Amino acid sequence: MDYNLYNTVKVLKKLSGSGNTVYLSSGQLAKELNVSQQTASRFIIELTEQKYIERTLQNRKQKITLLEASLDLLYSELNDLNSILEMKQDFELKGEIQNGLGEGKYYISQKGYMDQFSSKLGIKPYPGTLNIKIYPEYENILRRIRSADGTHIDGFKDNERTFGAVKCFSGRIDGTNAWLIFPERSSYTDIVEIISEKFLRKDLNLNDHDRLTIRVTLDK
Amino acid sequence: MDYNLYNTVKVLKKLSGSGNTVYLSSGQLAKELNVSQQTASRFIIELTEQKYIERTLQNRKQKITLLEASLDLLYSELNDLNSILEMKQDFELKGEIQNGLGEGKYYISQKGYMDQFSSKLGIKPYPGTLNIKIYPEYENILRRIRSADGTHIDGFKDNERTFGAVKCFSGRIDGTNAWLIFPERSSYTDIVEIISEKFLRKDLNLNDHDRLTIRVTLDK
DNA sequence: ATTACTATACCTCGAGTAA
DNA sequence: TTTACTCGAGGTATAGTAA
Repeated sequence: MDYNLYNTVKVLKKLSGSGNTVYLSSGQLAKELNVSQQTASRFIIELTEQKYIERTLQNRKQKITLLEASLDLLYSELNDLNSILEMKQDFELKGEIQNGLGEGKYYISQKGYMDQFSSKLGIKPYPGTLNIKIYPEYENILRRIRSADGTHIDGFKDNERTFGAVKCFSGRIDGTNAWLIFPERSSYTDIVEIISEKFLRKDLNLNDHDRLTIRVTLDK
Repeated sequence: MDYNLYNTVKVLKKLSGSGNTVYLSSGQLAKELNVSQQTASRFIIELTEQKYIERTLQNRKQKITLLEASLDLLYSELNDLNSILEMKQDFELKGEIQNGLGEGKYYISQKGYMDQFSSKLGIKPYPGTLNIKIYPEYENILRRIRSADGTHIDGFKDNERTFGAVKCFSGRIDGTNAWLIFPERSSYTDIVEIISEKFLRKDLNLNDHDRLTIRVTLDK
C-alpha cells in the first residue's frame, strides 16, 4: 500500500465524517490532496481496484463508500503510532451474550489450537467460547483492537480441513481473565469470541442476552 | 513532508525505543524500509537537511538522534487519525507550580490577545498566567497535546514589538475551567502556561511547587 | 459539469562504484 | 566495513483533450 492511497483514504474518511460515504468529484479530491484532477482520478480508480472503496458514478459527483479495508488501514496506522509512541491503550467493549451454537467448542478444542493456547497464552482454556455481540457504539473500538497485532496463533490442517490462524488479545470480564479471539483473515463482524480457563457462563452466572463489559489493554 | 520521510522517522523512532537515539547503518535502515542502501542513505541526508534528525558519522554505524520535529510529525499524525476516527481523547498532565515571573501577565494582558480570548474562548481571563512545570513522565502526553490543533489565536504587532500566534486547549484543574496556552511556533519546553477567568493561585489556594493535575480533552 | 485516456515531462530509485 | 555520488531505467504526475 503506498502513501498516496493511505493519504487518500485518510482524506475520504475525514470528509465522510462518522459515516463511510461521501459525494465528491475527482476535482474536489484533487484540491484536498494538492494534486491534479487526473491524479486524483487515478487514485480513486486504484482504490476501487484494490477494494478499499466502492463508488458509483453519477450525473454529478460520484458517490464513494469506504470499505472495511480502508478502516483497517487507518486503524492499523493508529495502532502503529500508539505502540511506537508508547501511549497506554485501555479499551472498553460492551455487548450482550449471544447464544452459543456449540461451534466454538468444536474449533478451540482442536489440539492444533489448544497446544498453542497453552504455550503462547499460558492457559488451558475451558473447551467452549462465549460469544458477545458488541453494541454498535463500540464498533470503532472493536476495529481498533482487531487491527492491532495481538498474540498470533498459527493455522493448521488435520486430515479433513483447514483451521485458520487467529490472534488473541488479553482482556478481563468482571475481573476474570479472558482472551478475545479473532480470525487473522476475516470479514468484519460484531461478534467477539471469548475463551478463558474458567467456564465463564457458570462462574459469572451469565445468561443469553446479558449485557457485559470487556476490558482490553493493548500493551506493547 | 513526503511519506518516505514520515515512514523513516517512524522506523527510527521504533528502533530508538523510549530514547531518541539509535545507532544504525544506512544498510540496516534500508532493510527496515525495504529500499536500497543508497535510498536509505538519501533519506537520512534529507532528514538531516530538514532538521528532523541529527547524526554523527562514526567509524562503524552512525549515531542518529531524533529531533523534536520528528516527534511532532509522529504525534500530529497520531492526532490526525484520532480525530478522523473520532476516538475520545482524555489526557492527564501532572506537574508543579513554577514561580511566575510576571511576564505572562504582561503578555496576556495585551488587548490583541484579550479580545481574541474573549471572542474565541468566551472568557475574560484573569490577567496573569499560572506556569506549571510538567513532570518528565508526562512529556509524551504534553507533546501529544501540543501537536494537536487547539483554538487558534492570531499574533499581532503593536508599535514596539510582535506578539506571536498561540493556540489554546480547554482543560480543568481541580474542577475549575482553565486554558492551556502554547506558542504556535516554539521550541519544546516542559512549562505549560495556564489562563483562567479565576485567579487560580488564590481560588485554589496554590503555592509555588505545589503538585497539581491538569485534565485536557481534545475534542475533534 | 463530470471522468479518465494518452503522451510526455519529471522524478525517484538503485546499480555501479569511489572514497 | 562504511557513506554517498553519478546516471540510466522505470515509474509517476500532469497537460491536453475526448466522451
